[in-house]
Parts: sequence; structure tokens; C-alpha cells
Amino acid sequence: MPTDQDRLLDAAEKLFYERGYQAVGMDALREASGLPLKRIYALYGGKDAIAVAMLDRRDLRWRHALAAHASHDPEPAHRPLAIFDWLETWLATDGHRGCAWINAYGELGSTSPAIADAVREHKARVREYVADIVEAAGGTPETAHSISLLLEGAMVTAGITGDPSAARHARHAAATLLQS
Amino acid sequence: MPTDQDRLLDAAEKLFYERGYQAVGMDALREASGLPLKRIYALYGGKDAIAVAMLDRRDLRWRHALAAHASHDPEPAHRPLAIFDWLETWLATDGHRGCAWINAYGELGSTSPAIADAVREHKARVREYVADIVEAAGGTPETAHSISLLLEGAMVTAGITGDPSAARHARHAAATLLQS
DNA sequence: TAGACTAGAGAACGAACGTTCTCCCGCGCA
DNA sequence: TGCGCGGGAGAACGTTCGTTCTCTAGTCTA
Repeated sequence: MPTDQDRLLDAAEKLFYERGYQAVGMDALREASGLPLKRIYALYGGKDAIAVAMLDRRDLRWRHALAAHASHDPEPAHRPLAIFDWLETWLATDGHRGCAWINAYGELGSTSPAIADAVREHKARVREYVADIVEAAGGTPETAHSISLLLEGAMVTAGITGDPSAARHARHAAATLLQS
Repeated sequence: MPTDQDRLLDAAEKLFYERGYQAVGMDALREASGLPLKRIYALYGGKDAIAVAMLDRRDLRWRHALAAHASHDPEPAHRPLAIFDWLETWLATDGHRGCAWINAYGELGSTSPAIADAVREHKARVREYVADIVEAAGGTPETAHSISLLLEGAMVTAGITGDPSAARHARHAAATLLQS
């Protein structure tokens, strides 16, 4: 049984991801969540706080899903490439519209410090995870950095073109970098 | 002597890039351009059309600047890496806030088909240019694809972290890919 | 010079926004 | 049963938006 917060953040995540932040009104959030406006404002102070809470929750879930897949491979040397396998399935999900954090940063990075911070923290955590995985596989920190760039590049490219195969190309490049 | 269109698109480019699309009102555009509202609506049908015209003009200028730098090197084999040299200087410009097209797509990609098209076309043209340069340098199409991903990854990462050194890391990875 | 047209400055408009307020129903307790 | 209170539904508020309209001053032509 989902809590009110779950219901609200589910609605916010879906709508903000689909349409962006400013294009979604509080009324749409109310209708999609089934919660009265009063309850929404009691749970969070306002629209910005909802977006930040949504991004934070999504951050946990997203990195969990990535780690669950990448760490599933018993061989540490295979794990960096497993990141891109998971990425491809994620890019191919219905309604995929790029990286929620990149999108949020593009729209609100300069006007909402709280959201800008949430994005920076998420991206830093992902880079850190990639670095751990790559170095455990015997890669250098420089290789880890490159693989993070490939990851970001594949997400943004697939988001715009709609073609999940960017993940396969990124995987191929990552494999080359790991071997050299 | 700049035309009214130049004045308007200069203002639009500066303001939209700094704050995003929806955060900039027509009044701000009027004030920054020095043009009466009536003239603005006579030049373009509305706000969306201004954004599209701005992106199109920026596309020409951006790709010209990139090509001017990358094609300056007389040795075709060096040109793919020259892309990243130029990228680093661009990422280091004052007020850099990531890729204008990625930002626009994140905010408006799902609500404004005209803007989504402008972004897709720009990205396709850049990918095509990179492919030409890389293949002229002896790289494979697969390598060209990877280098485009590194380019996108560096732009988005530098935009969020504010650190232009992402271009150097991308350059290093590109060099490795070109050698293998 | 007289008149018609252009274009500038900004008021005005209707819609939509985030947020708050009002009203009232229904439950818990004495 | 009577009373009080928390919370639901949605109207209302003030603001801001994109766009259009009004009024006026200037300019070109016959």
C-alpha cells in the first residue's frame, strides 16, 4: 500500500519526465496523484521541493538498478561493460526521454539552486560508482573518466535520437579503452 | 550595423541560454533587444519561432567555429583531436552552461516539435561532421560514433560540473580509440 | 501643406500559474 | 447525542505570461 508521498512522487516523476518541470501544473500533479492540494503542500513546501524529493528518490532507485545489474556479474573484469548492457535496456524502455537529471539541469539549473545541487550530486555519485567498478576491473582512473563520458554521451544521444543502440557503441568503445 | 533580427536573436540567445526558455518572458526579450513588441511579432510569429530561429543561427555559427578550428590543422590525422582542443576552449568560456541544444531538448523536446526537430538536426549535422573528420583521418565508422559520444559526454559533463577538463579526458580517450 | 500610412510605446486582455483560503463532511470522544 | 477537529474538495487570489490592441507621433507623397 503506497503512502501519500509515494503517490505524489510517482505522479511527479512521470509527469516531470514526460513534459518537463514548468509545463506541469500543480493541478496536473493533484489529479495524477489523487491527493488534495492541501495534502500536497503539507507534505512538501512547494513545487520545487517536490522536484528535489522526486530526483532524490529516483537517484536511489536508478543507481540501485544499475548496480544490481552491473554487480550481478561474478567477474569484476566484466562489470564495466555490464553497465552498458543495462544502459541499453534502460534506453529502450517505453517513453524514454533521456536522462531526467540532464533534462532538469537544462531547464532549471540556473534558476533553482536546490535542483542544480541534486543533479550535481547524482552525477558525482554515478561517476564515483563507475570509477569504483572500472578500477576494480583493473582500469586506470583515466579510463574510468572516459567511460563516464561515454555513459553520459550515450544517454544524451539516445535521448535525442531515440535510438538505444548508442549504448552498444559506447560499450564497444569502453571495451577498447579497457584493453589498452 | 546589426539588423533587427540580429538584435532580437542576440538577446534571445543570451537570455534563453542563461535562464532557459520558459523562464524568459517576452518583456525581457523586448528590453534586451531594444525592439518594440510589435516589431518582434512582425519578425517572428511568436516565442517558439524565435527560439527555433535562434537555434538555427547558433547551429551555423557553432559548427563554423568548430570546423574552422578542426580544419585548420593541415594534417587530416590530427583533426579529430583538434575537435576536443576547440571544445575545451568553448567549455571554458564565461557563463558556459552546457550545450544549448541539449538544454532546449530537455525543457521543450516533448512539448514543441519544432524545437525538437531543430535539436535533432543540429546533432545529426555534428555527428556527420565528426564522422567525416574521423574517417578522413583513417578511423572506422565505429570509431567515429564513439568519438561523437565522447563529444556529447564531455559537453554535458562540463556543463553540469563546470569543469572544462572533461574535454581533455575525452581527447585522451579519442586518441586511444584512434590508435587501436 | 494636407492626408494617409507606418511603426513605436505601452496598456489591456484572457488564460494559466503556484499558492492559500473557505466551506463542510465525517470521524472520534465524552 | 452533541461537540470539536482534521482533512478533503475546490473556489479564490494575486501574479505573470504570451499576445493583441490602442493611441499617437512622425514621415513620405501628391
